[in-house]
Amino acid sequence: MSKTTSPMPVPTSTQQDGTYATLRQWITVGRFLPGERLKIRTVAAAMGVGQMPVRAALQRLAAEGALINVPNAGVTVPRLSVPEFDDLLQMRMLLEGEAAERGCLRLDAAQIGTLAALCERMGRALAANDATDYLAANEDFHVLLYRAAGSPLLFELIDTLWLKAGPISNQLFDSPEASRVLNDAHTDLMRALERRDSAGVRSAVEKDIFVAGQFLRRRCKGA
Amino acid sequence: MSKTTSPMPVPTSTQQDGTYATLRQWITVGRFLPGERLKIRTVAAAMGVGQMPVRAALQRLAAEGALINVPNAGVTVPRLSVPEFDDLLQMRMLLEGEAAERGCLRLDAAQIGTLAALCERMGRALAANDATDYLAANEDFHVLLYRAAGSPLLFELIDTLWLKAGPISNQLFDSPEASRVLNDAHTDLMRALERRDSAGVRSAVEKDIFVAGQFLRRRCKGA
DNA sequence: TCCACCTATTTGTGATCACAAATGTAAATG
DNA sequence: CATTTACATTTGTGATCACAAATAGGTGGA
Repeated sequence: MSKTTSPMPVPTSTQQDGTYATLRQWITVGRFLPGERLKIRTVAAAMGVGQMPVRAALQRLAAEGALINVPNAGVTVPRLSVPEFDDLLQMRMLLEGEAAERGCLRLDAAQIGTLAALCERMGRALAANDATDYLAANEDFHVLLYRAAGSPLLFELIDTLWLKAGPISNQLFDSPEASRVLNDAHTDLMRALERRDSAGVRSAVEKDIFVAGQFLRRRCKGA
Repeated sequence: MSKTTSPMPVPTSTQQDGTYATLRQWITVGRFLPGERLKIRTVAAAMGVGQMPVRAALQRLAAEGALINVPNAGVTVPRLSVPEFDDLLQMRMLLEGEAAERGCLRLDAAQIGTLAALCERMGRALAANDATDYLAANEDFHVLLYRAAGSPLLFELIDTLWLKAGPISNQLFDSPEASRVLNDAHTDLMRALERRDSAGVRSAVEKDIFVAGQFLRRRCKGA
């Protein structure tokens, strides 16, 4: 009895899954600069694992588009040109607008309350100039809203777009004026959510993405 | 003089890029069945390369969602459930509809002529029951139309969705009645294109995807 | 001073080996 | 005869080694 052949199947996934998750997080929070070259041996040493898991993780990230892979020169963090950035912005408006509109129609009252709380937390973080907390709350807010759309695939595509935008988006806090505009956009969004105005929610999300993009546009590659 | 340090930089990319491309093609054309398990050593032997490039290629494909990776059991071809399939269909309608609408506004006369020729070729392939040629022409048709939208990112996302749908979509020719319906949808699409009716083009593409999906729905996992 | 060429180091790529987990099979027990 | 246990094989995962391409650094000449 109780032949302990792994009584609780420990969620220890493989080593490369761990390094993949860690690297993905590092990219999303902007730990690497656009254009930077990631060397296998360096990254491996930096996170205390062998080269093989790092190799696998970098390949996976390159396949997702989070990094670009040049055949015999390893992987680099993409440096977006202005047209590429605008393209990314348009797709985010399309997909996140769709997800927000669908999500608005399926959120229950409790979830809307959670969103309101997250929105207030973002406002406080802005006032306190706490970028880390603001970004965390912002992510939670959008994840909750977009998940409610009920389309795992749509959420996955949005997540991919965020990953591509990650290295740039986290330079947003260098513009102090951006904070106020973004906060306005979020309160507009909350008001539309409480009204259950799905079309208003879509346009509020689109506006949010658009105005944030205007502040980031200058950070792109000259071309 | 003429120190031949690679005079013409031969476009021989790395070995793993080649196996990746080959495997991706094999998946798209439905060479593997949904639920099938792909073993590294077997695939490596089948295509006459080492295990390392195959390993890398499978990891890349798993990262794209073309295959699913279970931690210590390798990769398998995804077997879509009905909800997952419907989700995929909806996203295809959204993204390909958008791409078709944008592309319609940017196509020049010559490109529309090419599309018409491809459309006729698809009709002939249907009459001759030549599935291979039909699928090739169909792919060329949609690639040309969607590329014209001018959004590389949108095209990339659509390509990812095609990859996910690949193992199922190529069982379409088991239904003889599907042929006629699909051909009707394509002639409708061409007519709207020649009218430059972008809204009509969008709805024609959406209808095309939808009706094709109805024939494939029964092929999904029971759940 | 600048540019071309050559050399040395670094770095990605692929092969081979070693290990651990998982699967499949066969034997043994109720 | 069914179920389970034990074992043998297969298979993914990670480490280490070997090689080729690329980059960087230095030296020579115009």
